[in-house]
Amino acid sequence: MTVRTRMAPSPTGEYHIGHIRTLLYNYAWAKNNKGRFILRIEDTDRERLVEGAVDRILAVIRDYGLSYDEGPRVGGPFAPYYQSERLPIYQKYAKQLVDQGLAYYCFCSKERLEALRKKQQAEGKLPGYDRHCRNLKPAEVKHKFAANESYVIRLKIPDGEEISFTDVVMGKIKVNSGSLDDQILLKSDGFPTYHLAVVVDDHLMEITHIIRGNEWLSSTPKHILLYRAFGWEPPTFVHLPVFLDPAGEGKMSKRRGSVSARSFLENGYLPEAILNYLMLLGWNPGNDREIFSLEEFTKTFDLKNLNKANPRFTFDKLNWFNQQYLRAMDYENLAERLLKFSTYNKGEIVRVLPLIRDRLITLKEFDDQAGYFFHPPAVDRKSLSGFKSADRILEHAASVLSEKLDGKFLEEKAREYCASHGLKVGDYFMVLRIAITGRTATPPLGEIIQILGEAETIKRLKANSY
RNA sequence: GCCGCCAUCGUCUAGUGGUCCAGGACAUAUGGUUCUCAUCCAUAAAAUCGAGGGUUCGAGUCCCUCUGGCGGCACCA
Repeated sequence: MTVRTRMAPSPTGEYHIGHIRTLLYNYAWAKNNKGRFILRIEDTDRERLVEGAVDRILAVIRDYGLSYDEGPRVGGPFAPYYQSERLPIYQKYAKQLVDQGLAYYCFCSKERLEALRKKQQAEGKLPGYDRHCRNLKPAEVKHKFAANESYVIRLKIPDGEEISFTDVVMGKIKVNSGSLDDQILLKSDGFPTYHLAVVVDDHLMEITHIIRGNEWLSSTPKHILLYRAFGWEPPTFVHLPVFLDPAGEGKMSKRRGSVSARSFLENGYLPEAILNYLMLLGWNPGNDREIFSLEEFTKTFDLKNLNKANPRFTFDKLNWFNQQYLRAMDYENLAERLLKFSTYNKGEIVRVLPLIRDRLITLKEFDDQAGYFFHPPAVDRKSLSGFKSADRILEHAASVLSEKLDGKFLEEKAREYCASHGLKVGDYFMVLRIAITGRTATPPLGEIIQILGEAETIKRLKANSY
Protein backbone atom coordinates (compact mmCIF):
# COMPACT_ATOMS: atom_id res chain seq x y z
CA MET A 1 0.00 0.00 0.00
CA THR A 2 1.25 3.43 -0.85
CA VAL A 3 2.07 5.52 2.17
CA ARG A 4 0.10 8.74 2.18
CA THR A 5 0.63 11.40 4.81
CA ARG A 6 -0.94 14.76 5.20
CA MET A 7 -0.64 18.12 6.84
CA ALA A 8 -3.84 20.02 7.39
CA PRO A 9 -3.31 23.64 8.32
CA SER A 10 -6.07 26.01 9.34
CA PRO A 11 -5.95 29.44 7.78
CA THR A 12 -6.61 31.15 11.08
CA GLY A 13 -3.31 32.90 11.61
CA GLU A 14 0.43 32.63 11.22
CA TYR A 15 2.08 29.30 10.61
CA HIS A 16 3.83 28.16 13.77
CA ILE A 17 7.36 26.73 13.90
CA GLY A 18 5.86 23.58 15.43
CA HIS A 19 3.68 23.18 12.36
CA ILE A 20 6.79 23.20 10.21
CA ARG A 21 8.20 20.37 12.30
CA THR A 22 5.02 18.32 11.92
CA LEU A 23 4.96 19.05 8.21
CA LEU A 24 8.62 18.07 7.95
CA TYR A 25 7.99 14.68 9.54
CA ASN A 26 4.95 14.03 7.36
CA TYR A 27 6.93 15.02 4.31
CA ALA A 28 9.88 12.85 5.29
CA TRP A 29 7.80 9.80 6.07
CA ALA A 30 6.03 9.97 2.73
CA LYS A 31 9.30 10.45 0.87
CA ASN A 32 10.98 7.73 2.89
CA ASN A 33 8.35 5.29 1.68
CA LYS A 34 8.13 6.63 -1.83
CA GLY A 35 4.63 7.73 -0.96
CA ARG A 36 2.67 10.93 -1.33
CA PHE A 37 2.42 13.93 0.93
CA ILE A 38 -0.86 15.82 0.86
CA LEU A 39 -1.65 19.34 1.96
CA ARG A 40 -5.25 20.01 2.89
CA ILE A 41 -6.70 23.30 4.02
CA GLU A 42 -9.01 22.96 6.98
CA ASP A 43 -11.00 26.13 6.64
CA THR A 44 -14.17 25.08 8.37
CA ASP A 45 -14.21 27.82 10.97
CA ARG A 46 -15.65 30.82 9.23
CA GLU A 47 -15.34 33.07 12.25
CA ARG A 48 -11.63 32.66 12.72
CA LEU A 49 -10.82 32.67 9.04
CA VAL A 50 -8.03 35.13 8.28
CA GLU A 51 -7.81 36.80 4.91
CA GLY A 52 -4.69 35.83 2.98
CA ALA A 53 -3.65 33.20 5.50
CA VAL A 54 -3.66 30.37 2.96
CA ASP A 55 -1.31 32.28 0.68
CA ARG A 56 1.02 32.98 3.55
CA ILE A 57 1.03 29.35 4.66
CA LEU A 58 1.82 28.13 1.16
CA ALA A 59 4.54 30.75 0.83
CA VAL A 60 6.25 29.88 4.08
CA ILE A 61 6.20 26.16 3.27
CA ARG A 62 7.92 26.95 0.01
CA ASP A 63 10.40 29.29 1.68
CA TYR A 64 11.44 26.48 3.99
CA GLY A 65 12.23 24.40 0.94
CA LEU A 66 9.34 22.01 1.52
CA SER A 67 6.64 20.94 -0.86
CA TYR A 68 3.64 18.67 -1.24
CA ASP A 69 2.45 16.24 -3.89
CA GLU A 70 -1.24 17.01 -3.73
CA GLY A 71 -3.06 20.04 -2.46
CA PRO A 72 -3.95 23.66 -3.21
CA ARG A 73 -2.69 25.01 -6.53
CA VAL A 74 -1.22 21.68 -7.64
CA GLY A 75 -4.46 19.70 -7.31
CA GLY A 76 -4.54 15.93 -7.26
CA PRO A 77 -6.81 12.92 -7.60
CA PHE A 78 -8.78 13.74 -4.46
CA ALA A 79 -9.51 17.41 -5.13
CA PRO A 80 -10.77 19.71 -3.85
CA TYR A 81 -8.25 20.09 -1.04
CA TYR A 82 -10.09 22.92 0.66
CA GLN A 83 -12.60 21.61 3.16
CA SER A 84 -14.88 24.57 2.53
CA GLU A 85 -15.34 23.18 -0.96
CA ARG A 86 -16.31 19.75 0.28
CA LEU A 87 -19.37 20.63 2.34
CA PRO A 88 -21.84 18.30 0.59
CA ILE A 89 -19.54 15.37 1.34
CA TYR A 90 -19.54 15.99 5.08
CA GLN A 91 -23.26 16.63 5.11
CA LYS A 92 -23.89 13.37 3.33
CA TYR A 93 -21.83 11.38 5.82
CA ALA A 94 -23.32 13.14 8.82
CA LYS A 95 -26.84 12.39 7.63
CA GLN A 96 -25.85 8.82 6.96
CA LEU A 97 -24.92 8.42 10.60
CA VAL A 98 -28.21 9.92 11.68
CA ASP A 99 -30.07 7.49 9.44
CA GLN A 100 -28.16 4.63 10.96
CA GLY A 101 -29.06 5.81 14.45
CA LEU A 102 -25.43 6.54 15.31
CA ALA A 103 -25.86 10.30 15.42
CA TYR A 104 -28.74 12.65 16.07
CA TYR A 105 -30.11 16.10 15.40
CA CYS A 106 -29.72 18.49 18.28
CA PHE A 107 -31.75 21.66 18.44
CA CYS A 108 -30.30 23.08 21.61
CA SER A 109 -29.51 26.77 21.30
CA LYS A 110 -26.11 28.17 22.15
CA GLU A 111 -27.80 30.02 24.98
CA ARG A 112 -29.14 26.83 26.49
CA LEU A 113 -25.73 25.20 26.20
CA GLU A 114 -24.13 28.21 27.81
CA ALA A 115 -26.62 28.17 30.68
CA LEU A 116 -26.11 24.44 31.10
CA ARG A 117 -22.38 24.86 31.33
CA LYS A 118 -22.70 27.59 33.95
CA LYS A 119 -25.07 25.52 35.99
CA GLN A 120 -22.76 22.51 35.87
CA GLN A 121 -19.83 24.62 36.89
CA ALA A 122 -21.76 26.12 39.79
CA GLU A 123 -22.67 22.64 40.95
CA GLY A 124 -19.10 21.52 40.64
CA LYS A 125 -19.97 18.97 38.01
CA LEU A 126 -17.86 18.30 34.99
CA PRO A 127 -19.19 20.28 32.06
CA GLY A 128 -20.62 18.43 29.13
CA TYR A 129 -23.66 18.12 26.97
CA ASP A 130 -26.63 16.60 28.82
CA ARG A 131 -27.86 14.67 25.79
CA HIS A 132 -31.06 16.70 25.88
CA CYS A 133 -31.87 15.94 22.23
CA ARG A 134 -30.44 12.44 22.04
CA ASN A 135 -33.79 10.72 22.27
CA LEU A 136 -36.15 13.05 20.50
CA LYS A 137 -39.08 11.29 18.84
CA PRO A 138 -39.07 11.34 15.04
CA ALA A 139 -42.24 13.38 15.17
CA GLU A 140 -40.61 16.02 17.34
CA VAL A 141 -37.68 16.25 14.99
CA LYS A 142 -40.01 16.60 12.05
CA HIS A 143 -41.90 19.32 13.83
CA LYS A 144 -38.75 21.30 14.62
CA PHE A 145 -37.59 21.00 11.06
CA ALA A 146 -40.93 22.31 9.88
CA ALA A 147 -40.52 25.23 12.28
CA ASN A 148 -37.14 25.90 10.70
CA GLU A 149 -35.25 25.51 13.95
CA SER A 150 -31.51 25.50 13.55
CA TYR A 151 -29.73 22.31 14.45
CA VAL A 152 -26.45 20.52 14.71
CA ILE A 153 -25.67 16.83 14.33
CA ARG A 154 -24.11 15.07 17.29
CA LEU A 155 -22.40 11.71 17.54
CA LYS A 156 -23.93 9.21 19.96
CA ILE A 157 -21.10 8.27 22.28
CA PRO A 158 -21.67 4.81 23.77
CA ASP A 159 -21.79 4.41 27.55
CA GLY A 160 -19.14 2.73 29.63
CA GLU A 161 -17.07 1.37 26.84
CA GLU A 162 -13.31 1.20 26.74
CA ILE A 163 -11.93 2.68 23.58
CA SER A 164 -8.37 1.84 22.81
CA PHE A 165 -5.94 2.38 20.01
CA THR A 166 -2.24 2.09 19.50
CA ASP A 167 -0.22 5.18 18.83
CA VAL A 168 3.17 4.66 17.23
CA VAL A 169 4.82 7.08 19.64
CA MET A 170 2.71 6.87 22.77
CA GLY A 171 1.86 3.20 22.67
CA LYS A 172 -1.48 1.79 23.69
CA ILE A 173 -3.98 4.43 24.76
CA LYS A 174 -7.15 3.51 26.61
CA VAL A 175 -10.02 5.84 27.34
CA ASN A 176 -13.42 5.23 28.83
CA SER A 177 -16.20 6.48 26.60
CA GLY A 178 -17.85 7.98 29.65
CA SER A 179 -15.30 10.78 29.61
CA LEU A 180 -16.35 11.79 26.10
CA ASP A 181 -19.07 14.23 25.12
CA ASP A 182 -21.66 13.69 22.42
CA GLN A 183 -19.46 15.42 19.90
CA ILE A 184 -20.88 17.87 17.41
CA LEU A 185 -20.14 16.66 13.89
CA LEU A 186 -22.00 19.17 11.79
CA LYS A 187 -22.38 22.76 12.92
CA SER A 188 -25.55 24.80 12.52
CA ASP A 189 -24.00 26.68 9.62
CA GLY A 190 -23.72 23.43 7.72
CA PHE A 191 -19.95 23.23 8.14
CA PRO A 192 -18.38 20.15 9.70
CA THR A 193 -16.37 20.30 12.88
CA TYR A 194 -12.75 19.23 12.78
CA HIS A 195 -13.62 15.79 14.06
CA LEU A 196 -15.99 14.90 11.26
CA ALA A 197 -14.03 16.56 8.51
CA VAL A 198 -10.70 15.07 9.47
CA VAL A 199 -12.03 11.52 9.64
CA VAL A 200 -13.98 11.76 6.41
CA ASP A 201 -11.17 13.38 4.48
CA ASP A 202 -8.41 11.20 5.81
CA HIS A 203 -10.43 8.19 4.77
CA LEU A 204 -11.47 9.51 1.39
CA MET A 205 -7.98 10.74 0.63
CA GLU A 206 -6.58 7.35 1.62
CA ILE A 207 -4.26 8.69 4.28
CA THR A 208 -2.27 5.86 5.83
CA HIS A 209 -0.42 7.72 8.60
CA ILE A 210 -1.72 10.60 10.66
CA ILE A 211 1.32 12.37 12.03
CA ARG A 212 0.17 15.29 14.14
CA GLY A 213 0.76 17.16 17.36
CA ASN A 214 0.16 15.61 20.73
CA GLU A 215 -2.64 18.08 21.42
CA TRP A 216 -4.78 15.80 19.28
CA LEU A 217 -4.12 12.68 21.27
CA SER A 218 -7.11 13.14 23.54
CA SER A 219 -9.56 13.63 20.70
CA THR A 220 -8.36 10.55 18.87
CA PRO A 221 -10.84 8.26 20.69
CA LYS A 222 -13.65 10.32 19.17
CA HIS A 223 -12.12 9.76 15.79
CA ILE A 224 -11.81 6.04 16.47
CA LEU A 225 -15.50 5.97 17.28
CA LEU A 226 -16.23 7.74 14.03
CA TYR A 227 -14.15 5.30 12.00
CA ARG A 228 -16.04 2.53 13.69
CA ALA A 229 -19.42 4.14 12.98
CA PHE A 230 -18.56 4.45 9.31
CA GLY A 231 -17.13 0.97 9.19
CA TRP A 232 -13.75 2.26 8.08
CA GLU A 233 -10.29 1.04 8.95
CA PRO A 234 -8.49 3.71 11.00
CA PRO A 235 -5.06 4.81 9.77
CA THR A 236 -1.89 4.60 11.83
CA PHE A 237 -1.68 7.32 14.46
CA VAL A 238 1.57 9.08 15.26
CA HIS A 239 1.29 11.78 17.91
CA LEU A 240 4.32 14.00 18.17
CA PRO A 241 5.38 15.63 21.42
CA VAL A 242 4.79 19.36 21.59
CA PHE A 243 7.48 22.01 21.76
CA LEU A 244 7.89 23.69 25.09
CA ASP A 245 8.89 27.32 25.24
CA PRO A 246 12.57 28.12 26.01
CA ALA A 247 11.85 28.37 29.73
CA GLY A 248 10.19 24.98 29.61
CA GLU A 249 7.08 26.37 31.20
CA GLY A 250 4.51 25.34 28.67
CA LYS A 251 3.61 24.83 25.09
CA MET A 252 5.35 27.26 22.80
CA SER A 253 2.85 29.91 21.91
CA LYS A 254 2.43 33.37 20.56
CA ARG A 255 2.02 34.75 24.03
CA ARG A 256 5.48 33.54 24.93
CA GLY A 257 7.32 35.22 22.11
CA SER A 258 7.76 35.03 18.41
CA VAL A 259 7.04 31.53 17.21
CA SER A 260 5.76 32.03 13.70
CA ALA A 261 7.67 30.05 11.11
CA ARG A 262 8.08 33.23 9.14
CA SER A 263 9.71 35.10 12.00
CA PHE A 264 12.67 32.73 12.12
CA LEU A 265 13.37 33.42 8.49
CA GLU A 266 13.03 37.13 9.08
CA ASN A 267 15.47 36.92 11.94
CA GLY A 268 18.16 35.64 9.64
CA TYR A 269 18.04 31.90 10.17
CA LEU A 270 18.61 29.70 7.14
CA PRO A 271 15.70 27.38 6.43
CA GLU A 272 18.02 24.40 6.09
CA ALA A 273 19.50 25.12 9.51
CA ILE A 274 16.09 25.49 11.13
CA LEU A 275 14.92 22.28 9.52
CA ASN A 276 18.01 20.49 10.74
CA TYR A 277 17.40 21.71 14.27
CA LEU A 278 13.76 20.69 14.04
CA MET A 279 14.67 17.20 12.82
CA LEU A 280 16.55 16.50 16.01
CA LEU A 281 13.94 17.90 18.38
CA GLY A 282 12.09 14.74 19.17
CA TRP A 283 13.83 12.41 16.79
CA ASN A 284 17.31 10.94 16.49
CA PRO A 285 18.98 8.80 13.87
CA GLY A 286 20.14 6.23 16.40
CA ASN A 287 23.72 7.43 16.21
CA ASP A 288 25.70 10.60 16.86
CA ARG A 289 25.16 12.21 13.53
CA GLU A 290 23.65 15.70 13.64
CA ILE A 291 24.00 17.37 10.29
CA PHE A 292 21.33 16.32 7.81
CA SER A 293 20.21 17.86 4.58
CA LEU A 294 16.51 17.55 3.90
CA GLU A 295 17.18 14.79 1.43
CA GLU A 296 19.41 12.85 3.79
CA PHE A 297 16.82 13.23 6.48
CA THR A 298 14.05 11.75 4.35
CA LYS A 299 16.23 8.73 3.76
CA THR A 300 17.04 8.24 7.42
CA PHE A 301 13.83 9.25 9.12
CA ASP A 302 12.02 6.46 10.89
CA LEU A 303 8.95 6.60 13.12
CA LYS A 304 10.70 4.18 15.47
CA ASN A 305 13.17 6.79 16.62
CA LEU A 306 10.59 9.33 17.69
CA ASN A 307 10.70 10.61 21.22
CA LYS A 308 7.86 10.77 23.72
CA ALA A 309 8.86 13.63 25.98
CA ASN A 310 8.15 17.24 25.10
CA PRO A 311 11.38 18.96 24.10
CA ARG A 312 12.21 22.52 24.93
CA PHE A 313 12.79 24.79 21.98
CA THR A 314 15.89 26.87 22.66
CA PHE A 315 18.14 29.03 20.55
CA ASP A 316 21.66 27.88 21.48
CA LYS A 317 21.64 24.81 19.31
CA LEU A 318 19.70 26.52 16.55
CA ASN A 319 22.38 29.21 16.45
CA TRP A 320 25.06 26.56 16.20
CA PHE A 321 23.29 24.87 13.29
CA ASN A 322 22.90 28.21 11.57
CA GLN A 323 26.64 28.85 11.89
CA GLN A 324 27.44 25.43 10.51
CA TYR A 325 25.30 26.03 7.46
CA LEU A 326 26.56 29.56 7.01
CA ARG A 327 30.16 28.37 6.93
CA ALA A 328 29.38 25.59 4.52
CA MET A 329 28.04 28.09 2.01
CA ASP A 330 30.03 29.64 -0.81
CA TYR A 331 30.27 33.42 -0.93
CA GLU A 332 28.12 33.86 -4.03
CA ASN A 333 25.19 31.93 -2.61
CA LEU A 334 25.51 33.45 0.78
CA ALA A 335 25.55 36.93 -0.73
CA GLU A 336 22.29 36.14 -2.51
CA ARG A 337 20.68 35.23 0.79
CA LEU A 338 22.14 38.28 2.45
CA LEU A 339 20.58 40.67 -0.02
CA LYS A 340 17.29 40.75 1.88
CA PHE A 341 19.07 41.65 5.09
CA SER A 342 21.58 44.12 3.79
CA THR A 343 21.64 47.62 2.37
CA TYR A 344 24.71 46.74 0.32
CA ASN A 345 24.78 45.19 -3.12
CA LYS A 346 25.91 41.75 -4.07
CA GLY A 347 29.33 42.78 -5.34
CA GLU A 348 30.08 44.63 -2.13
CA ILE A 349 28.91 41.75 -0.01
CA VAL A 350 30.88 39.10 -1.87
CA ARG A 351 34.00 41.23 -1.55
CA VAL A 352 33.98 41.31 2.25
CA LEU A 353 32.33 37.97 2.94
CA PRO A 354 35.60 36.02 3.26
CA LEU A 355 36.34 38.11 6.32
CA ILE A 356 32.84 38.13 7.77
CA ARG A 357 31.11 34.86 6.99
CA ASP A 358 32.58 32.73 9.75
CA ARG A 359 31.74 35.32 12.36
CA LEU A 360 28.04 35.48 11.60
CA ILE A 361 25.45 33.69 13.63
CA THR A 362 22.48 34.91 11.62
CA LEU A 363 22.14 36.77 8.35
CA LYS A 364 20.80 39.74 10.22
CA GLU A 365 24.19 40.65 11.67
CA PHE A 366 25.96 41.23 8.42
CA ASP A 367 25.47 44.98 8.08
CA ASP A 368 26.40 45.59 11.66
CA GLN A 369 29.60 43.57 11.33
CA ALA A 370 30.62 44.77 7.89
CA GLY A 371 29.44 48.37 7.85
CA TYR A 372 32.90 49.86 8.30
CA PHE A 373 34.02 48.45 4.98
CA PHE A 374 31.57 50.68 3.18
CA HIS A 375 31.62 53.88 5.17
CA PRO A 376 33.93 55.46 7.74
CA PRO A 377 32.99 54.40 11.25
CA ALA A 378 32.01 56.72 14.04
CA VAL A 379 35.00 56.53 16.32
CA ASP A 380 34.66 57.29 19.97
CA ARG A 381 37.67 59.47 20.81
CA LYS A 382 37.54 58.39 24.41
CA SER A 383 38.13 54.76 23.53
CA LEU A 384 41.31 55.82 21.71
CA SER A 385 42.65 58.14 24.35
CA GLY A 386 42.63 55.24 26.76
CA PHE A 387 45.73 53.96 25.01
CA LYS A 388 49.17 55.36 25.62
CA SER A 389 50.47 57.39 22.65
CA ALA A 390 47.47 56.62 20.52
CA ASP A 391 48.11 59.51 18.17
CA ARG A 392 51.76 58.59 17.70
CA ILE A 393 50.78 55.03 16.88
CA LEU A 394 48.33 56.27 14.27
CA GLU A 395 50.95 58.52 12.79
CA HIS A 396 53.46 55.71 12.69
CA ALA A 397 51.05 53.29 11.06
CA ALA A 398 50.05 55.87 8.48
CA SER A 399 53.64 56.37 7.44
CA VAL A 400 54.34 52.63 7.33
CA LEU A 401 51.26 51.93 5.27
CA SER A 402 51.84 54.71 2.80
CA GLU A 403 55.16 53.11 2.18
CA LYS A 404 53.59 49.72 1.58
CA LEU A 405 50.02 48.60 2.19
CA ASP A 406 50.73 45.15 3.53
CA GLY A 407 49.70 43.37 6.70
CA LYS A 408 52.94 41.47 7.20
CA PHE A 409 55.02 44.55 6.61
CA LEU A 410 52.87 46.52 9.05
CA GLU A 411 53.24 43.86 11.68
CA GLU A 412 56.99 43.80 11.31
CA LYS A 413 57.26 47.54 11.65
CA ALA A 414 54.75 47.61 14.48
CA ARG A 415 56.81 45.14 16.48
CA GLU A 416 59.97 47.13 15.98
CA TYR A 417 58.20 50.31 16.98
CA CYS A 418 56.63 48.79 20.05
CA ALA A 419 59.90 47.26 21.16
CA SER A 420 61.73 50.55 20.96
CA HIS A 421 58.94 52.56 22.58
CA GLY A 422 57.90 50.21 25.34
CA LEU A 423 54.46 49.55 23.91
CA LYS A 424 52.43 46.40 23.62
CA VAL A 425 51.83 45.07 20.14
CA GLY A 426 48.29 44.24 21.10
CA ASP A 427 47.65 47.84 22.07
CA TYR A 428 49.21 49.10 18.89
CA PHE A 429 46.83 47.07 16.77
CA MET A 430 43.87 47.85 18.96
CA VAL A 431 44.42 51.55 18.37
CA LEU A 432 44.50 50.97 14.64
CA ARG A 433 41.49 48.69 14.84
CA ILE A 434 39.41 51.29 16.60
CA ALA A 435 40.51 54.08 14.30
CA ILE A 436 39.86 52.08 11.14
CA THR A 437 36.73 50.16 12.07
CA GLY A 438 35.27 51.79 15.14
CA ARG A 439 35.15 48.35 16.76
CA THR A 440 37.24 46.38 19.20
CA ALA A 441 36.52 43.02 17.60
CA THR A 442 37.14 42.56 13.91
CA PRO A 443 38.85 40.25 11.43
CA PRO A 444 42.65 40.59 11.17
CA LEU A 445 43.60 44.16 10.30
CA GLY A 446 46.04 43.15 7.59
CA GLU A 447 43.18 41.76 5.57
CA ILE A 448 40.85 44.64 6.28
CA ILE A 449 43.25 47.22 4.93
CA GLN A 450 43.66 45.24 1.74
CA ILE A 451 39.98 45.64 1.09
CA LEU A 452 39.81 49.26 2.15
CA GLY A 453 42.80 50.28 0.05
CA GLU A 454 45.59 52.66 0.84
CA ALA A 455 43.79 55.96 0.43
CA GLU A 456 40.86 55.03 2.65
CA THR A 457 43.04 53.41 5.29
CA ILE A 458 45.36 56.38 5.61
CA LYS A 459 42.40 58.72 5.63
CA ARG A 460 40.87 56.94 8.59
CA LEU A 461 44.14 56.87 10.47
CA LYS A 462 44.60 60.57 9.98
CA ALA A 463 41.01 61.45 10.74
CA ASN A 464 41.50 60.06 14.19
CA SER A 465 44.83 61.47 15.16
CA TYR A 466 45.28 64.81 16.83
C1' G B 1 -11.63 19.53 38.88
C1' C B 2 -11.82 15.29 35.36
C1' C B 3 -9.29 12.31 31.50
C1' G B 4 -4.69 11.10 29.21
C1' C B 5 0.53 11.23 28.49
C1' C B 6 5.58 12.00 29.92
C1' A B 7 10.15 11.88 33.33
C1' U B 8 18.72 10.27 31.76
C1' C B 9 24.11 16.10 32.48
C1' G B 10 21.67 23.42 32.39
C1' U B 11 19.50 22.06 27.09
C1' C B 12 18.70 18.31 22.91
C1' U B 13 19.49 13.34 23.41
C1' A B 14 22.09 7.81 23.14
C1' G B 15 20.81 3.83 26.03
C1' U B 16 15.23 -1.85 24.72
C1' G B 17 18.37 -6.62 31.91
C1' G B 18 25.02 -7.50 32.50
C1' U B 19 29.97 -4.59 27.61
C1' C B 20 27.05 2.21 31.70
C1' C B 21 31.42 3.93 38.25
C1' A B 22 25.95 6.21 31.80
C1' G B 23 28.06 7.99 25.56
C1' G B 24 27.51 12.33 22.00
C1' A B 25 26.16 17.42 20.72
C1' C B 26 24.97 22.52 22.33
C1' A B 27 25.93 25.78 26.20
C1' U B 28 29.78 26.69 30.23
C1' A B 29 35.05 26.88 32.19
C1' U B 30 40.38 26.53 31.41
C1' G B 31 44.65 26.16 28.22
C1' G B 32 46.96 26.42 23.20
C1' U B 33 47.06 29.16 18.30
C1' U B 34 46.39 34.70 17.43
C1' C B 35 47.22 42.09 16.73
C1' U B 36 41.37 41.86 19.03
C1' C B 37 37.02 38.95 18.21
C1' A B 38 35.61 34.63 15.92
C1' U B 39 37.43 29.99 14.14
C1' C B 40 40.31 25.75 15.20
C1' C B 41 42.63 22.23 18.74
C1' A B 42 43.05 20.20 23.69
C1' U B 43 41.20 19.61 28.53
C1' A B 44 37.62 20.07 32.43
C1' A B 45 33.26 20.40 35.02
C1' A B 46 28.37 18.60 34.39
C1' A B 47 23.06 13.20 35.26
C1' U B 48 23.56 8.95 42.95
C1' C B 49 19.35 7.89 35.38
C1' G B 50 12.54 12.61 39.50
C1' A B 51 11.55 9.96 44.63
C1' G B 52 10.29 5.47 47.22
C1' G B 53 9.19 0.46 47.02
C1' G B 54 9.40 -4.21 44.49
C1' U B 55 10.86 -8.35 40.54
C1' U B 56 15.82 -10.41 39.37
C1' C B 57 22.13 -13.44 40.60
C1' G B 58 22.02 -8.48 38.25
C1' A B 59 17.68 -2.48 36.62
C1' G B 60 18.63 3.80 33.63
C1' U B 61 16.37 -0.47 31.24
C1' C B 62 10.49 -4.64 33.88
C1' C B 63 6.19 -3.73 37.77
C1' C B 64 3.71 -0.57 41.61
C1' U B 65 3.06 3.99 44.42
C1' C B 66 4.12 8.98 44.92
C1' U B 67 5.86 13.64 43.09
C1' G B 68 6.60 16.94 39.23
C1' G B 69 5.71 18.49 34.22
C1' C B 70 2.85 18.68 29.80
C1' G B 71 -1.53 18.09 26.93
C1' G B 72 -6.87 17.78 26.37
C1' C B 73 -11.81 18.64 28.24
C1' A B 74 -16.04 24.55 22.52
C1' C B 75 -21.42 24.91 17.06
C1' C B 76 -11.78 26.21 17.45
C1' A B 77 -8.79 23.65 14.93
